Amino acid sequence: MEKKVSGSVINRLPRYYRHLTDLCDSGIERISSKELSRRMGVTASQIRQDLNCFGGFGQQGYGYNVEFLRTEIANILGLNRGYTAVMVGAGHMGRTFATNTKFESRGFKLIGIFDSDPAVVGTEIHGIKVSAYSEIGEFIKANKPKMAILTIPKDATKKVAEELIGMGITAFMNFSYTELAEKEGIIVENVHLSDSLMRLSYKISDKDDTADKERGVEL
Amino acid sequence: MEKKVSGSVINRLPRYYRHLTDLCDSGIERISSKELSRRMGVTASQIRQDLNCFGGFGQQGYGYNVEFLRTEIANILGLNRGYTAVMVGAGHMGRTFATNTKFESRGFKLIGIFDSDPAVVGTEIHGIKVSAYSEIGEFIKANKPKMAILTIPKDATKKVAEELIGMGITAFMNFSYTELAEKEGIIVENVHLSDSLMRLSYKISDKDDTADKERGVEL
DNA sequence: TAGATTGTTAATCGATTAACAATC
DNA sequence: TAGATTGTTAATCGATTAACAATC
Repeated sequence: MEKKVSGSVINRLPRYYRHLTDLCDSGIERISSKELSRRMGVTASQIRQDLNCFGGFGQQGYGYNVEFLRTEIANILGLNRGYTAVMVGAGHMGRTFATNTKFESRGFKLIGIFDSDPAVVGTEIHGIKVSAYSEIGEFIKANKPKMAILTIPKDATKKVAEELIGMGITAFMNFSYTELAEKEGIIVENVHLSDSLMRLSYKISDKDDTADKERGVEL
Repeated sequence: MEKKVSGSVINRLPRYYRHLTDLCDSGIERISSKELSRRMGVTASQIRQDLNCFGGFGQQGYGYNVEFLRTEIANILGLNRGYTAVMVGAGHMGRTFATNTKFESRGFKLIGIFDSDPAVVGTEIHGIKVSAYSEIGEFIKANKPKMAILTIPKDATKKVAEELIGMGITAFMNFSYTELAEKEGIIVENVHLSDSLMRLSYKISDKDDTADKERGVEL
């Protein structure tokens, strides 16, 4: 009975993976938690604690083998499991995400794109022909994708998600500015670019106010 | 000397704002922390604690006035300060983000888009004509934007960011799959869609493994 | 007034950091 | 072997939750 790994640790895993990939690309073979901590701006303690949630990947007196550790983290993230995904919504966002994302190296294979707009059905995105949304049920039954990427407008999101859950989809990446209520057994990752913008606005405001205060300006 | 508001609280602010906007749109006038907590899936305690970092916006026995609270959070986030932004990179991602994002209601006004590819310079995105990247220095000197959105390839990011910092930009929204090292006084918000995909992959893997284990499958 | 619900303090819980024995 | 660095336990810190007096 292993203890559940905390969300904070999981959130950091992709970042470790990214840094290790960079190290691999630079031809660096071994790294200590201390040196990695310096590069990433976190504590060495945290790195060792995080990794030891999953096992002892290092060696005393040596550190970590970069390529080995990278592979282990890929395994932990499940990047080698070949999960399949469909995309609903072939608008700007869908096109951009489908085209720019290296799905294969992030754990997924994009196998179908669907839209209800006849104007885009039949067009091709990144080598995949866009199908009519009305055909998605049959497609899912035949191909059993694990995940659906929703690049559709806010108002359509809830309805589409429920339909897809009914068809057997259990994980979603949601780009619309609404939240999919997390149901039992359904996995959701929301991408809210607006939220990032607002956080940035907060940080700028906060910095400006602090600067004003230091100059003695009344707020 | 106020205590600094923690990152966890700041990260939740856009979500409060979103929910309050929805409540406003549904014509709901007042809400208690208890009812809001039910809708958002957090504790009422947390909501009250979070809000009280910034002031007492409620009334005992009544709860919170939705519209008032929404306005207050908008002020806290700085959404009404009219910060200006430029975008560098008029590729797919730039076009999509510029077109789909309601900048004005998220605290920013997009006032310029730049690219070094002559093929896109001169084209129009969301009412803004794309200018040559070589002209950005002059533009920044004249218009003093606060923030730059980087929708450019990984390899160009570091160099461009440094140039822009030299020109006076102090905040970045970075879409490329690399990290801008946070320098003193520079604010960075990284958008790494690949990381979201990997987190999703982890969660699916984890769920699959747990299900296997419950069925008694050896891993 | 009585009931409801806040603002705020105190208690708990979890995550991060520090320390160090184990060991390569 | 001596030096380096891990894995892991203990200490600290911060964030979340619970409780309740204040008060609308």
